[in-house]
Amino acid sequence: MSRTTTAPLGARKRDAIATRAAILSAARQRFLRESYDSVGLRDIAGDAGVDVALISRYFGGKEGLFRDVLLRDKDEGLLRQPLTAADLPAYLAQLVVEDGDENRQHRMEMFIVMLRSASSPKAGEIIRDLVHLDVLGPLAEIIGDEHAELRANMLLAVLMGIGVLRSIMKIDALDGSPHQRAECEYRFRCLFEAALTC
Amino acid sequence: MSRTTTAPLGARKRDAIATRAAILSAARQRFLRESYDSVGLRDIAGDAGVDVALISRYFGGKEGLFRDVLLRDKDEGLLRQPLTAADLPAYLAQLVVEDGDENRQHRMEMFIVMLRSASSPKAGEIIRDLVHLDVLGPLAEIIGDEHAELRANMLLAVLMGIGVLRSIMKIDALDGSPHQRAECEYRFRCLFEAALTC
DNA sequence: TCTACAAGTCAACAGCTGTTGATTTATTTC
DNA sequence: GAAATAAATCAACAGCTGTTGACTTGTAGA
Repeated sequence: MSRTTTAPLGARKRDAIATRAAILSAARQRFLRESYDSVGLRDIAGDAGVDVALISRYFGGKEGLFRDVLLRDKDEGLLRQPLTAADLPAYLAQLVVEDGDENRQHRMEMFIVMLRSASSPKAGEIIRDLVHLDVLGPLAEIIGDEHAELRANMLLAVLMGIGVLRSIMKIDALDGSPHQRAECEYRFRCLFEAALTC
Repeated sequence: MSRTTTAPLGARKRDAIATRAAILSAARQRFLRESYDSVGLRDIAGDAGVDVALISRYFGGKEGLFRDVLLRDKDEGLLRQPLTAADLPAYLAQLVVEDGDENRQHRMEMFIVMLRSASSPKAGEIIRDLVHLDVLGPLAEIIGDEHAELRANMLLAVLMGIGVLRSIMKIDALDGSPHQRAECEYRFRCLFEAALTC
């Protein structure tokens, strides 16, 4: 089964599932770093070591590919495990500083992908739907307040703000000593708490 | 001088300054609603009622146009009038709910333009430079703390977060009664205060 | 009025975009 | 081993992108 890995090279031959996975993986890496419109299918195909035509064939087109990248691990949305409103600030702060297991990092990555391409007309629709369903909804449910919806919005704003700051504007207050990283996580937690309680 | 307006139609004839202004205005409106990569020069030219060739001729190309859109009113950066650290939360909250004079709205619009296209490789560089120089710098100077830089980052994160929430994700917690609008402004102010003091 | 120059237009370019049909190649089934 | 089937490739497509050179037209100065 070593052939089913997502390695771009290597003798992967005529294994539809594996190539599909390779394309998906390459696409995720690209969409993580550039916007929907600026990523070309040929870039992705090149990374995956695959002919361009296969993408349109397997995913029905660029939009389909993008949708699949986002939906692939939808089962593990941004917030999966049982959480109480009190846990949220610490959880989100950890998520944001990418401290935690691989799964958690992966969740944040999906979030960044959404953030990056939200301005593209085609990708935007897909993303907005997903944000409502998969982020705002669960968030509001966890809060369960009378102002739950509004507070979910505030939390999301902070989450997106930090995400943009770090991943898109490349203003990384986090590279530095572990001490600095810990301090940032603390401040982020404070901010999330404020968003939740103000 | 009624010819120097930015109206797309109307008998604007052989007035280089006016057509330049019309192009700039049309570009700003487009970049306000779509990302750098998804806006075509022909769209802008069409809006401005002008031949496409003129854009490359007047602005040296798409990147030049984008840069000019951002630099045009650089003299009125996001923060212009004398402000103290104590004023910041209220000021930014007002900015964000677009409550205030035309100038202030205009400043927030420029900010949204930056936010929208930050993920595009070409536009991104331009934007990041400008954010450092025109937003983070002044912000840190106003704060003047020992942790000024870090706190400026936090403020910017909140500012961007709310901007993305409203203008890009189209989750507008603000359309509604003036009462609701006022409540949101209050909450935003709280959030900015938290970012500044935590 | 004629001339000179700037302003604007037109057509075409090379390069890239996503997508599709026909074709080849490897794998499995009988 | 031959036939059938799925996987991957190739070449080409129409449409769009930003940009450029040659051309026309309007306007101001002599």
